[in-house]
Amino acid sequence: MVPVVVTTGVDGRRTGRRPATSAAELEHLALQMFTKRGFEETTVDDIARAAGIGRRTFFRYFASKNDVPWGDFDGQLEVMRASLAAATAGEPMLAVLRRAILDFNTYPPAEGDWLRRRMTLILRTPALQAHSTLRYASWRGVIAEFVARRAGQPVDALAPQAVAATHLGVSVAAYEQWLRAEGADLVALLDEALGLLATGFQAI
Amino acid sequence: MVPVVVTTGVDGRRTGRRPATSAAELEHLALQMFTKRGFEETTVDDIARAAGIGRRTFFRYFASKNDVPWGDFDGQLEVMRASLAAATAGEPMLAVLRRAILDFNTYPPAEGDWLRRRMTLILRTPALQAHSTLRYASWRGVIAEFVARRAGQPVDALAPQAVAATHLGVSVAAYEQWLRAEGADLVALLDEALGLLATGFQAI
DNA sequence: GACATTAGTGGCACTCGGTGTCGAAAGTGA
DNA sequence: TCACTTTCGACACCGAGTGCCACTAATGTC
Repeated sequence: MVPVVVTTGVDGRRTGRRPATSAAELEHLALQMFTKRGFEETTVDDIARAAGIGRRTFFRYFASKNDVPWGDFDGQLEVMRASLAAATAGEPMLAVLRRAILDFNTYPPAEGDWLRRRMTLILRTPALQAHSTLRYASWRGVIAEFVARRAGQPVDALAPQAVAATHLGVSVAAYEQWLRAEGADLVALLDEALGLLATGFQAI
Repeated sequence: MVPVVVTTGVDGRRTGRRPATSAAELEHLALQMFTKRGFEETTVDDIARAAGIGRRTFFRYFASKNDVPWGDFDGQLEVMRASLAAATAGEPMLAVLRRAILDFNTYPPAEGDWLRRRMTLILRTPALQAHSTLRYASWRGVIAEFVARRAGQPVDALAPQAVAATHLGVSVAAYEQWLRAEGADLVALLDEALGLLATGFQAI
C-alpha cells in the first residue's frame, strides 16, 4: 500500500533530500485546476507540470488522482474514533453517534469554502463518487467498531454494519442537500437527517 | 453513453450481421474467469480471447469491465419501480418499501449460485465496490422517487434521499451478512435489517 | 446473381492512470 | 571530502477505455 505521506514540512527532519512540495500544497493546486477545468479534463501530467514536479513524484504524494480531494481524512477519522471511545457508558448509543458525527463535520468557518469545493467534486464527479466508497469504508469501520463494542456483538455483525451504513447514508444525503442550497447550515442538515434516522422516518 | 445491449438472440432480427455472442453469455464466461483467477488478474483481453471476439467488441457488450457482473440490473429496477408505483395509497410507506425490496432480491433458487458469485465479486473487489456506487445510484433514485411522491416532496429533498440511502445501506449490510454465512437466507436477513432501520435501531 | 442496405465486428492507434526500476539530486553529519 | 539518507524524476511498461474505419455477414430487391 502506498502510505500517502502527509509531509508537513514542520517536522525536525534529520537527513536526506527535502521534499519538493507537500500533499497539502499539491491538493490546493489540483483542486483549483479541477474546479476550473473539470476533474476528468485535468490529467495528472497537467498537475505535475503545474506543480513543477515529475509525474512519478505526484504518485508519491497521492496514491491515486482520486485521493487528492480527501485531505487528511484518515487523521480526522482517528479523532472521531477517539471521541467515540471516550464516550461515557451512560450516554445512549445513538446520541453518542450523533454528537460524534456532528463534531466530525464541524469545520472552522475559514475552511468552509474548501470543504464545499472538495465535496462538490467528490459528490458530483462520477469517478470520485465511486472512489468515495473505498474511503467511506474506514468511516463505516469506526462507527461499526463503536456500535459493536456497545452492543457486545462482532464488528462484522448485521446490526453494527447496518448502523454504520445508515449513518453514512444520511450524512451523505445531508451533504448533498448542503451543496444544493447556497447558504445552508451543514451541521443543522446533518442533525435533521440523523433525527429522521433515529425515529425510523416517522416524520415523513 | 454506451447502450449495453442485451442481445437476446430470440428477437426476430431483420437484417445485418448477427452478433457474435450475447451479453449474458459473455457475463457467464467472464464471471467464471473472475472467480477462478481474480478480477484484477483477468484482463479484458483475456476475456475477449476466451470468448473468441475482439477486444473492441467486448466494449460493445459492456460499457466497462466493471459492469460485467451486474446482469440485467436496470431491467430488474424497472420491475421494482412498477411495483412501487402500483402500491395502494393505504399501505404504509415503509411497508411498501420493505416488500418491494424483498421482492427485488428474491431470486429463483436456480440463480442463487450465480447471485452469490456475482455479489461476492461486487462486494469484495475494491474496484467493483467502488463502481457499485454508480449502479446503486439508480436504485436509490427509484426509492427516492417513490418516497417523494408519497411525501409530496421534491425527489432531491433530504427525506426521500435519506430514506433511499439508508435502505440501500441496510440492504448491502444484509448482503454482506449473507455472503459471510454459507447457508443464510438472504430475504430473512434483508427483512431483519429493514426491521432494525424501521424501528430506529431500538433493538440494539 | 449482382446490388444496395444494414448491423455488427475487430484491428489500429491513441490517451490516461498507475507501477517497477534505477540512477541522480540534494540534503545530513563525520 | 566521504558516507549515508531521502526524495526525485526519467523511462519503460501494463491495462482500461475510445475514436476511427474498413470489413464481414446478413437481408431484401431488381
